[in-house]
Amino acid sequence: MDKKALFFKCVSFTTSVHRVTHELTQNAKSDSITPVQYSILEYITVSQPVTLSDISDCQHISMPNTSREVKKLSEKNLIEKISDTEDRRKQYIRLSKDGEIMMNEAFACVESRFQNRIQNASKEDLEDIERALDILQTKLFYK
Amino acid sequence: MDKKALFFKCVSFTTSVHRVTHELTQNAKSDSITPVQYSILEYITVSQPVTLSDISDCQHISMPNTSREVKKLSEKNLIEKISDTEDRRKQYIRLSKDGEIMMNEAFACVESRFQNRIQNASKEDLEDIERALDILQTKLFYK
DNA sequence: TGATTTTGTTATCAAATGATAAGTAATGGG
DNA sequence: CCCATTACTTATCATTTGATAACAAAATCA
Repeated sequence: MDKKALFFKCVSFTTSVHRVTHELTQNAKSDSITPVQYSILEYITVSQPVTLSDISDCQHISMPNTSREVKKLSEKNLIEKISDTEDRRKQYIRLSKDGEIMMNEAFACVESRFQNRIQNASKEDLEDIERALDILQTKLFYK
Repeated sequence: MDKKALFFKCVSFTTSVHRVTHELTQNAKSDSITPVQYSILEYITVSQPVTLSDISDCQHISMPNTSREVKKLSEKNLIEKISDTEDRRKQYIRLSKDGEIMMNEAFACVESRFQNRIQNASKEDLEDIERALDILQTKLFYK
């Protein structure tokens, strides 16, 4: 297989990933937040504590807009801002108790759908999947 | 590795896929269309000919909004609508010449970045990647 | 110390997107 | 033929998101 063919295979693959991700995550999030706010919360969940700049960089949202959305999340009591004692310009952000509860529910919903998707996989299949994830993560979807 | 750990590995993996996809595709699209319009064009490109209902279903956009966006694409001469001779309610949609040119350019841009990403991969790496893509596509990200 | 950079905020505006109601035209089933 | 359904359209409105300018405070650097 030449590199061009690999490219097309990869395009088709990423399309599948996006489709399945959508399938697993749709309606998993609370109605009280917008899609962008959810993606910010998701990022905070897996990377906390993070700064506003981290969110802005990683989610590709401008600083003013990041500030606005984070403020809204803060007003909804889903996150907490903690000032850095070293550098007082910085603010570390992490989930509040309420935020944790909300994200736990969302993740539980997604996970149950995920488990459902792999319920028919054999032990060998699961091992294959795990190996494949590792290979792609290190060789193709690396940072 | 238990299924729960596999779930988290998978979450982390899909996050990487989304990040890399964004990296490869950013600014690849023409400025004359919106992100949603681009995703519609992308879908048409790989699945043409498609009906409005197909687009609506697969892209998760309501029919009225799909109709509006497709109309805009049509006004920009990027697509063509062809009435079905069997069922005159249906319209098959495909890229116009201009639309093909635009999508070829966009895909070329994405592909060059992709090739750049795998330029240091050995022959064995590429084979590993291909196998891994196949495994995940059939065992995890299947329809 | 004074200038510059970094980190974040506020305000404002335009554009993109989502949601809904109401409608047309063609099809198909009884 | 009549009625329900399907495929799509038009119009309208609210919300979300993106972009920009102008600002403040703290840190860093020369």
